[in-house]
Amino acid sequence: MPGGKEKKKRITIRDIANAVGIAPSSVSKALNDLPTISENMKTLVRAKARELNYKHNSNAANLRRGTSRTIGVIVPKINVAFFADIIAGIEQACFENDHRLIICQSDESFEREVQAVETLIQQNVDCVLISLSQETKTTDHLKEITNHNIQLVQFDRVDHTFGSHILVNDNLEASFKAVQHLISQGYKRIAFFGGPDHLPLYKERKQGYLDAIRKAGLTIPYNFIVDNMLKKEPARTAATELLRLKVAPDAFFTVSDYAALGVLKAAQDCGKKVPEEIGIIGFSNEAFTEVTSPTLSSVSQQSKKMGRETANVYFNHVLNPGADGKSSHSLKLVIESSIIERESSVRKIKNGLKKKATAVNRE
Amino acid sequence: MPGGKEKKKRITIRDIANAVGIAPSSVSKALNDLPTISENMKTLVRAKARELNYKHNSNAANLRRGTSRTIGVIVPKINVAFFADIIAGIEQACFENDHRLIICQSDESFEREVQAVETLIQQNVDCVLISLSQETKTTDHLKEITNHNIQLVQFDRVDHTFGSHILVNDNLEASFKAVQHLISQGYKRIAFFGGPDHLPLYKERKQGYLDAIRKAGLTIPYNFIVDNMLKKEPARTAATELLRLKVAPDAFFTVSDYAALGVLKAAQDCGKKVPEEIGIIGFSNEAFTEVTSPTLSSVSQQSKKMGRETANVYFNHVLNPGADGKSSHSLKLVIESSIIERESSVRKIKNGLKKKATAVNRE
DNA sequence: CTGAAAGCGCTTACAG
DNA sequence: CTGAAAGCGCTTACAG
Repeated sequence: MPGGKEKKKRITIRDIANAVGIAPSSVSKALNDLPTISENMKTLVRAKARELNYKHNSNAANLRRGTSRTIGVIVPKINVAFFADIIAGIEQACFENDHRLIICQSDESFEREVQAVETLIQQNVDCVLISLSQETKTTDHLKEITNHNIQLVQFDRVDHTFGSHILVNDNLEASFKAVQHLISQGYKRIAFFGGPDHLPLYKERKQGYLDAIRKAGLTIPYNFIVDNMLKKEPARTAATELLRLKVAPDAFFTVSDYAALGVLKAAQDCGKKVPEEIGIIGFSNEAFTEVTSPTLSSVSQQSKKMGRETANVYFNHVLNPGADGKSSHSLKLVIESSIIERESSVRKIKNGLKKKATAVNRE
Repeated sequence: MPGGKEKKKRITIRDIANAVGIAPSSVSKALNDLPTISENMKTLVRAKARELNYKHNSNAANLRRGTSRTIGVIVPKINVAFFADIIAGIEQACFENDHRLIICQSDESFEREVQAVETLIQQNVDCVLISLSQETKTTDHLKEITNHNIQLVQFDRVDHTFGSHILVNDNLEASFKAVQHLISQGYKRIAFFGGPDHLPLYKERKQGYLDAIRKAGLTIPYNFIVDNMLKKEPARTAATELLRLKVAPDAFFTVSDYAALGVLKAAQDCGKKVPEEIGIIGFSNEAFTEVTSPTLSSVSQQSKKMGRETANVYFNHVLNPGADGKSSHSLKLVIESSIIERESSVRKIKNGLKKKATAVNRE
């Protein structure tokens, strides 16, 4: 056969139309399964389409329809477990609803976030899902999105002052429950290792701790509460210091699993048994919490679920409003975290019962 | 003002043309910075475009151009660290080359992989990057891609029999180096915990181990080589058994970090010191390897780099062929893994020197 | 149930 | 340097 790179021309509905002997518009209708076409003709057209290896051209259809069945998501980092899980959830919802997903990463840069918004508008996405970068202080670029009649859903790192649908974690409530769990296990002198206090997220987690302490009527020395303890080694040092006090903490709630790990090391350094003498619970349910000895209790943010729910705000509340009876006017949803009780915080109860660690579906 | 939802009509080049008083085609050229338009006119047009808040419509341009400046990637799981890192690398390369990225997840299902291919063809992507699902045995769907004049690059989980550009890890070489590292630390009775032997990836890792053993002229009892040891607890059990032998292993190379962790536990169970009495090195450089005590040595696959390189096969070798002098005919690239030496495999050398753990850039 | 016609917004030969 | 015209492949009122 004669070699040579003949550019295969793309098969279009016109080709099918010619082959079947009908009009292109009828082919389009048949392929879209419109009720106005006879079943016979539909089968005929579908068969011919398969035979000719026809592929629908989304660009043409999008242009004509003015809607792209595509969703854009912007996250600070794709390869951070929390966001990777969220994206997996979003992807799942998109797949179920026959939508495409375009992913952008701001890399925590405001400039790149603005560029990503620009890109998604140009791509004609129907909806943008965004978690703001650390640098983001203004919302003009979000306004751009809505100005172009594109739906907007913020999640996790959100600007509450901007009127859009919003999904967040229940940081305060989650912390409250984590501390209550420690209290239920008989711990009384519970220390807190927090994050940078100027970020709302960490402020909320601290507030949850304080609320639980207050509700239980416990007395906590001021130096049991330490901010900026997100990493392992600083937490290890700080915990060692506290554990050497005459009146030392008997438990630690840390807003980071890495800090929890540091505390675990400190306890082991000081010859204290976990969970018998010292209880520990962290935050985020990092993979490593399942492989330490003892395993570390933590707060799971159910990130994949959050991703699914974020996308579903668009699919269920915006695309098909009324289906669930809720108004589609600036919804504010809270994803409930769950306490993962592992060995580091579950004491053998006096009567011999031991609560089992909750099974976790990481999926 | 009269309330009411007037649908804002999208601003097009025609609107700009009318506002400036020139032809739409000239606006297009100005916006695309073609040399055939005067600088004066370009500035005028750009200013007006900004003023009117014009956004380029990619769907229209793609339809007209027949190219979408969009790349599609299909991975088994988005939220597995290895693939999340790869995607981050791909995204980076796409951003640098002004391309969009559409992400699909096969979820290890052949059926969903075929659907993803279908989707990407319909989206008119210029190139598909794919890592095959576990179920994938045939390549008709890959043929579909190339049939539609779409570029194809396979990475990591590839089908070597299908003629396309390919990027893989140097599994064999990496294992060889890992075992050599153990040997260099004075370990002599090195056990191997492998994976399912029917998968090429694990076969290669075993071969690398065998090659290094043979080259060093070491004698290894057959029962030191155990397949299907990817998880922590099975590895722990198997390692304990081996460590209780009269002539026990003095080191373990495992093809999974979870197995390495199981071995570490087993050593501790048996009262053996790591790394003094038992050396351990795993594979994948999971996050938790940095937080165990002792920290675990591992093989880093440099996944983010692999993602970047995969995308760059398209950008550098296909889009701009010849730029690097390489032919663009079915390239086969190998990404070199690196050995991350941590505490679990680095012995204090007799003369008092201690090799420092290599710094790792996880980025 | 089927078809003819218009048009989505852009790019690109071609002409001037 | 600028413009008029055609057309990418589809969908959608509208007519029959």
